Amino acid sequence: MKPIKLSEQNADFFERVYEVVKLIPEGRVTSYGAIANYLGAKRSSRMVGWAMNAAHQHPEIPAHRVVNRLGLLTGKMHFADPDEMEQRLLLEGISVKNDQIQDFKVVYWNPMEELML
DNA sequence: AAGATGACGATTG
DNA sequence: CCAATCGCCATCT
Repeated sequence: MKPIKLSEQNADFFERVYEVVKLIPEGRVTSYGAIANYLGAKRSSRMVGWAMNAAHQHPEIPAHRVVNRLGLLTGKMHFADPDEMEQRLLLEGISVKNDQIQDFKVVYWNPMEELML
């Protein structure tokens, strides 16, 4: 792993990402793009993924609840133990088959719909 | 400085 | 959600 260097500019963006990820309820998941969109940077979904990479340093970030738009566990290999991501999802009642979340649209949690009040 | 990379996504065939 | 391609944007080499 390479040391992750945060510029002052995106540090704020990272914090916003963490804030949203921590708000994801148990048994629910969301996508990188949804978070980016909620933060007003829907074209920077890749940066959300980058933020999650940095989030690995924070113990209370449920990164396993963030997947790509297809419900695929694309980031599982970035965990200390790749199987941990799937295991944690299973413990929350989310079915995972071959790195693919089952009933994705059912467990999907959209921050814009849930937090937009 | 220039090209490649990536925990992404939308579009097109 | 099959695959090929393009757009995006910070970071790496």
